[in-house]
Amino acid sequence: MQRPQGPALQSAILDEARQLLLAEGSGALSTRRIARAVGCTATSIYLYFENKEALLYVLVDEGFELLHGSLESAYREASEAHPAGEQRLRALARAYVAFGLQQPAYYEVMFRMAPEPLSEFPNDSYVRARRSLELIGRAIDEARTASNLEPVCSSTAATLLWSSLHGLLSLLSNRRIDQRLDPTELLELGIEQACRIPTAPHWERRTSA
Amino acid sequence: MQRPQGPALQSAILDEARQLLLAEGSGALSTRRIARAVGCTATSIYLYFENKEALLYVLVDEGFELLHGSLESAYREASEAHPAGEQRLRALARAYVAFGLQQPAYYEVMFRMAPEPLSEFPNDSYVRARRSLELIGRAIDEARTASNLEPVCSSTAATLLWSSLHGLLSLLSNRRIDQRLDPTELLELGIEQACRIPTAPHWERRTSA
DNA sequence: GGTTTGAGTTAACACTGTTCACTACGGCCC
DNA sequence: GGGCCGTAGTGAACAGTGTTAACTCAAACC
Repeated sequence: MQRPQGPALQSAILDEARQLLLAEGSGALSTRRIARAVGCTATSIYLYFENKEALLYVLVDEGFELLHGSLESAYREASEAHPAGEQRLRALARAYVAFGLQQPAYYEVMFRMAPEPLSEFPNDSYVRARRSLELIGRAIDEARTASNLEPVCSSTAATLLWSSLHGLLSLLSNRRIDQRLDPTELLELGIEQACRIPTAPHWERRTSA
Repeated sequence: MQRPQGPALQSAILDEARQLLLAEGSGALSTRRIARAVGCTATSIYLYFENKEALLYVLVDEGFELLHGSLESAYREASEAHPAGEQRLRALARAYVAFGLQQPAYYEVMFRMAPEPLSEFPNDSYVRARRSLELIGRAIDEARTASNLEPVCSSTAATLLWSSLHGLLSLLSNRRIDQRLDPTELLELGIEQACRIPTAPHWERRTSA
């Protein structure tokens, strides 16, 4: 077991990569470092993964799986506790923020990593994130039928909610935000704001730019 | 002039770095590439900049200068055209988004670059961004006195507006958003949503978690 | 027993940021 | 003018990166 071979080596590489990611962040993920920890050479990684990017994708998938699990259980719990759609939506937003704060390394490879090292992400990203976005969209629809507001495409509204929370998480973990402000208050207000469902697109009936 | 020396070399290095950043993005910024383009060795860069990070900071500062200029002129123009505070706030949000879309390379080094390569950013970032955030805060205050809503600290509100727009810009330029959605509609709705000033913090008077 | 297949390694390529020891040159003092 | 000094700039090197080509070695098959 000290020198795994075959498929065992593949999963050992993956395990080591995950451990490095979680322990030291995405910056610590180098082929040679993973290999050193596993006990093989860096070239062996290419026997089981097309390149470093492909290895990263597996971790990205894991992250999306984790996120979706969090969202689903938050939605379920909120559905049992509160019949109001608004509460369900808020619970999803809260779960999303919690994931971003508790799994910063996963969050980084999922959403913040530059497009170059994840060049094929655009096509697949929505495939992976779709279920989560659809869950948010459903909660939005439920909250909306309760309030009876003018409709905006629910996947658009879900994307807006997502991006708004993402901006806050991203700036907070990049420490781009004034340290004198209270992060908790910012997050609470941000969640509140993100859950305000956009009403009819005012911009379409504006007269001039 | 073909082989600049002294302070001329310093500004030649800076010019080349800026050109590389704008032409090919932050990924193209390597000391050796800059040096090759300038016509000196990579070591010479260290005569005028402590390290690559220090060189990047100069470009980050430039970016903040550009952004603030955009925001200021947008604010001024909106002030002349529309006396309503809301319109001024919307103009700022629009200008911010425009900057992010038109200067993606500057935007990246300013806000999206990982904290490690900009390790000292946290302390200075707010110093640089403060004026812009204060301008947004002022516009928020003006819009608020017009509407007469419950107060939330204007710098908190400004940070929320900023982060919400940032999330949208960040996901859009990282191509993390479903390509079937219309980016223009997303941006318009996002701007509208970001400009909704948060009212009293509901979460403080909530009874249970 | 010989051949083939495939897993894994070694060595290398082309990069990266950064440092150390060095050269070359201009100004200054005696 | 000769020697000295400070300094701008360089070449070589270190330690690291992702990745590839050529190789070894052992097991499997005929």
